[in-house]
Amino acid sequence: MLKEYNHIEVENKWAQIYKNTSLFKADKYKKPSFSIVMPPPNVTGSLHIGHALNISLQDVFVRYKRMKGYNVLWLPGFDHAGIATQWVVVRELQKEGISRFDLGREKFIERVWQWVPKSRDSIKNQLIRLGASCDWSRQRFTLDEGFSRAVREAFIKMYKEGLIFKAPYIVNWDPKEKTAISDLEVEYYEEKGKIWYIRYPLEDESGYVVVATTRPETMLGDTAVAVNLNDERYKHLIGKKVKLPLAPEKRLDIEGKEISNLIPIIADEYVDPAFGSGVVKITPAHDPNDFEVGKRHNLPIVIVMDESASMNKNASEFEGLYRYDARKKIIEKLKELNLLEKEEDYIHNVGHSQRSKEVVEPYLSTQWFVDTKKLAEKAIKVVEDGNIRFIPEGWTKTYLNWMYNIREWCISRQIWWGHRIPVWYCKDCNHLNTFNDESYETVEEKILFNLYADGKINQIFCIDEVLEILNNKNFTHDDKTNLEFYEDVVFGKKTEYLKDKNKLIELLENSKAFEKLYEERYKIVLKCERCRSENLHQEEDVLDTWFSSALWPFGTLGWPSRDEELNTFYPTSLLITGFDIIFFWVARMIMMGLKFTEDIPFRDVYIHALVRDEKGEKMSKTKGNVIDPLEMAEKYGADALRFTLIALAAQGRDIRLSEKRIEGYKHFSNKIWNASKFVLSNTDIDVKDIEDLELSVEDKWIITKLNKTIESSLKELENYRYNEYANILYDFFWHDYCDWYIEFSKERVYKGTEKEKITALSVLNYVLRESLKLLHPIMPFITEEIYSYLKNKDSQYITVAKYPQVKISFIFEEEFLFIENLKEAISSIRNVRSDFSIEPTRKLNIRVKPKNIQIKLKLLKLQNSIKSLAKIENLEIDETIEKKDSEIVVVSDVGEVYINLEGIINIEKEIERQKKILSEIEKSIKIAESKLSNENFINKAPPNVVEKEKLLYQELQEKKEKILNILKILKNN
RNA sequence: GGGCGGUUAGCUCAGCUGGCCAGAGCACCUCCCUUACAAGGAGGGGGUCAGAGGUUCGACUCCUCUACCGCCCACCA
Repeated sequence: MLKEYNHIEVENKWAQIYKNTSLFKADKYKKPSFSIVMPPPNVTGSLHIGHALNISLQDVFVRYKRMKGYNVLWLPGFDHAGIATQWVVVRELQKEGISRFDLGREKFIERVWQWVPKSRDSIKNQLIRLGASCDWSRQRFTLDEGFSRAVREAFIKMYKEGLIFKAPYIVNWDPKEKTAISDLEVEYYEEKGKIWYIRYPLEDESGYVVVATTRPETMLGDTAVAVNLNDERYKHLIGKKVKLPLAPEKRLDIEGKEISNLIPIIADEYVDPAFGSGVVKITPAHDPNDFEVGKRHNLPIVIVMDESASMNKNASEFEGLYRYDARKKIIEKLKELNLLEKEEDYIHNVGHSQRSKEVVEPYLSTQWFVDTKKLAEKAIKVVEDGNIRFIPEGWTKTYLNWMYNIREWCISRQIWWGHRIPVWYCKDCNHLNTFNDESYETVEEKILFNLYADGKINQIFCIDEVLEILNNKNFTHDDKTNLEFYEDVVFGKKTEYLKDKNKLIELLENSKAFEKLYEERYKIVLKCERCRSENLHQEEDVLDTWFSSALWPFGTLGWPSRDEELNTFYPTSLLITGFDIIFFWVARMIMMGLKFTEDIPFRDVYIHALVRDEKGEKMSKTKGNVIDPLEMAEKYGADALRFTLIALAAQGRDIRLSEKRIEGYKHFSNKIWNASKFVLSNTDIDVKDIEDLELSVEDKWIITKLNKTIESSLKELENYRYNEYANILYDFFWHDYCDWYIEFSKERVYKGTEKEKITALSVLNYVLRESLKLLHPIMPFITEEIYSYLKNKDSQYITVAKYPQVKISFIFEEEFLFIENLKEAISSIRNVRSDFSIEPTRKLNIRVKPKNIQIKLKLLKLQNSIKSLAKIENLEIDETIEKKDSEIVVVSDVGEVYINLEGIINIEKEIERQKKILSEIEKSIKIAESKLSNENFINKAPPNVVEKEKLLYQELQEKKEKILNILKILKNN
């Protein structure tokens, strides 16, 4: 029996049950399948409202497809989120007054591993609390044993094919984090700055040229000044030299060569004569354009800063100064020397590191890059050909535009938390070696190599160490040991030799890949591929986090070792994510998916909007306007929160969320609960299947309406119109089922015969059950709870119940129309009450003159319900009656309704009322008339539209007649 | 500089391929604690669909321009 609705109790109960069942576990082999990989949340903190939206959208589809009978996989996981997570731990350390460099790489990474589970587990609990029906048995982490191995595979393969290369290049350098970042990780905002015009004296001291710059501190790295070839002002100077002010006579370029402070004036088309002075200083080491110019003209490259953006030796007297201090000093000095022509205020876009907010320094450094242009070709084609579909469609263009203009992707990061690049430099011959487990024969050897490559053991290791690690609980799956994880998830093969010490010793002694040192210490033998030297050193850099995330859809399904899950679930069916990571993630998954699986990673990409606050502002902790999803779930229920997000998730527009709205949908939860309470309160009745019942007209109406609702809502959902789906269901449940059907049913439930009672309750039950199923994808908890009390159902849990289907045999158009008309008639009566200020307790005497005999029969059957719905004392239904003086008339589609207003009637008022109705009808008639008298309309509009219009016109005319008649009678009195 | 999106009731928004009088929720007004529900029920007011043109028998819907707002991309020193 249902009591007051307590969402906390209900939701916690079902979250727990869901967690402990295998209802959401996907079958490795069964088809047809429906698969989604969850965009892995970063292990940096906890979920925010944007996640809640993302999760809700996914869960709706996942639950829907599961109920439809698909073998559904929703694969959850977490992203190690390189810089972001490192940043969190760095900040923690800061509180203790230490830097990551104080701690050292190994110790620091240990600290991060200690942090990760805190965030991960909190997020996992939140996901469960929000009702995410994912398959936790398949949970993954981007740094788990299998995924790290997949990352190495991908890297090495691409490196060997030349798709990844290492080169000196201008990168966006974050001097605070001391790492390179990719173009995408730079945010530009306008800042007030200055532009300085600096005189560079000509070599022969015959004058000077003026260069304009916003970053004078880089001038010490200038190796040329450039003008446009066609610029008459400077044409004659091309080929001459200027003396670079403030620079020492000799600077060292990146090759260690001495560079003079006399630098050439060159001509390059890059220079816009109209801008600034028309002369540009060229600093190849500190500006991407200048770098390109430098390449074209073979200019030397002089770096003037170190990795923390302080000036280096090349800056002579400014050495050691931070870039902005150097800027100040340089300007002062230039003023002193009378070399500063002028300075102007200048507003320009300045790049900042997305993570640290530090101003990014374009900085020449040797980094690893992906040659994305080669990957882009196919990634463009699959979208152009429609094999991958963006929803809403508009994002296709955004994606393609970016792809057409794609640039090389810097994938190396000078941080510690992440996948260390699997490249080993030979100290003897400088050869770059890549090693993976391919060269090892047995799974056991492979595992040992991977332990090393993951940084879990050193190249020289002890046996006990290895055994301990392998027998430890796995980080991602605490029901498995690390060894079991390798066996089950990574390789899909059982090992023989890693279970006990003696076997392991046996393996190591017999394997060529290992060398015994002493006392159970072994070394993994790695030799330079070129010179066979063992004097190797692994690359210090780690990979961009997005490099690994790009492998997510197949890396989590067994790639590269196993293929059973790939066969069943890949390509995945749908990806749901935010527009902010289309380039970061979606685009790169498509490129990598095509590269490594020769197939698309997903078919549909649903891009959702940003959740903003009620004023339309971005939510942020600093603004204090965040709406915490968990807090909302506690306050109003996860169901209400989910329903809110879904109902607001119209395509292509940001969501403005207010707590008020969530509160409003909590009322809907409550409504569902109370309606169910009514339906389920009659426990003594055994409900029947509706096929076995003699249905009344209102039963047929609600069943028809249900079918129509199933049809229309389904269409919306299939087209990812989540908001429409939610609204249709809301409307049906509240306004059809509760407002009308339940009210109609009360007559039979409370006062009907046994048979009538059974019929009514059976239909009530049936419609409730089907409604709950329709609502379940959005509101899993309350629907599951109520479903558990239902008697007549096709499964124990609603989450695996059969999704409602349209049944043609359950569509009764005639009865449907009748009730729709009756509803209107009843509303009209209520209307009259209000117009004449009749108190609600006062019952009316009403007579109805039905349109025809069929309607009369139907009305007679429903007369008790009608009486209670319209608060009627005496109801007479008779086609022969005529209006009495004490009555007023309402013209409806079921017939004329005479309402006895004895003692209340006010002829003047009634005439006014009828006149008002008449004028409205006449207005409509005019519109219809103008259309129908229009030749063009009759000829050109589609016939069904014309037909409709004609019918409407007729009906309006009939009504008009009747009202004119009424008015005549009224006036005669 | 390019591209995208928005402008509909007091507020937040729906309105898909043009076709009955433009809808919902909240807020507001009137009445009602009627045996599922006052977290509720019944009724009601409120819109020249940003502006101007155009296409069309017909435009909130399609096209063009304008205004304002927002986002994304772009190397102008």
